[in-house]
Amino acid sequence: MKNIIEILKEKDIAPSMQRIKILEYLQNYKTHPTADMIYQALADEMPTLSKTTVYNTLKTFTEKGVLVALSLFENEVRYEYTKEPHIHFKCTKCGRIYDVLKTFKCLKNENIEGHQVIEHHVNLRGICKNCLEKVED
Amino acid sequence: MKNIIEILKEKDIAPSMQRIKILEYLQNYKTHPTADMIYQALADEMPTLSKTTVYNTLKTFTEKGVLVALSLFENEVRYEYTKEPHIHFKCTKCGRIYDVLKTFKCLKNENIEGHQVIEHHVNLRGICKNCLEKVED
DNA sequence: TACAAATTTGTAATCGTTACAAAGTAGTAT
DNA sequence: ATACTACTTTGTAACGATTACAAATTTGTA
Repeated sequence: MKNIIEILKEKDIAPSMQRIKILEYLQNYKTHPTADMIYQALADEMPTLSKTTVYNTLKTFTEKGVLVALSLFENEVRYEYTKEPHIHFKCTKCGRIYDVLKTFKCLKNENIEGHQVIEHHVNLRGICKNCLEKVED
Repeated sequence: MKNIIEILKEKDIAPSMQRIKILEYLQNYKTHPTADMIYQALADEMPTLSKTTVYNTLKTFTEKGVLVALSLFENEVRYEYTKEPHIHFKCTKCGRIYDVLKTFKCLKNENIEGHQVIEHHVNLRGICKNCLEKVED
């Protein structure tokens, strides 16, 4: 908790209750949730929470570099709180998202063919280990 | 033109006029267009073309492996007709999408930590060469 | 010519996200 | 304390890409 407040202050974000709870959720649940999932999860505890607040907060956090937004071939954005660069694997059967290749070399801040890279996302899609084992035939 | 018909037949897709025109557009314009862009471009020539047809066609093409769909952090899907694996770089200033690192080693069909990879997408974001040169200060 | 299957079309609905303005909260100077 | 300002939160309405659906059209074939 104290930790979260420090993180927000370091990024010049006022540590309001809503912001603390949202970041806390993303620290605790590494499920790459959507804005709506976060809203649903917190709505019980914070009955007056607005979905707009969740969207605003996630936008602020992403802009300030607290969170990373993921674009994984869905019509929705997913978010994660992470420190080390890694790759995402999405199973097309069960829909689960896995963090893989933790040692992945990131091109962030490098220059590729004259372009300055600020973000580097690698998205794999396929059948996950779990679903491969379950194959019925 | 003949070429396009062959491509569709090989994939078991009936080469209707709409489908031919849509694939032709993607062969000619390597701009990673959205469904709407394709629709707008073809609407003059085909006044009764329906946007639903464009969506249906792009879905069919993607499922049959004629096209590749791109998820580049926008609330819209982009499409490309391509043969060699490559990486996409999207400029956050001008919005242009570049194909880079044509020699990129693809993990397609490989096994990563037990998961079977079917698609491998690499998305870079940053400031493109063009916009870097234009910096005013 | 007739019939069945595939394709196209237009409209309405869905759903994630954003715009906007009002209401609430906090900090600061008087 | 009070008033003023800036920031944050909230709820509703709007937006825009995409999909559902059923009718209309086209195609292939008996």
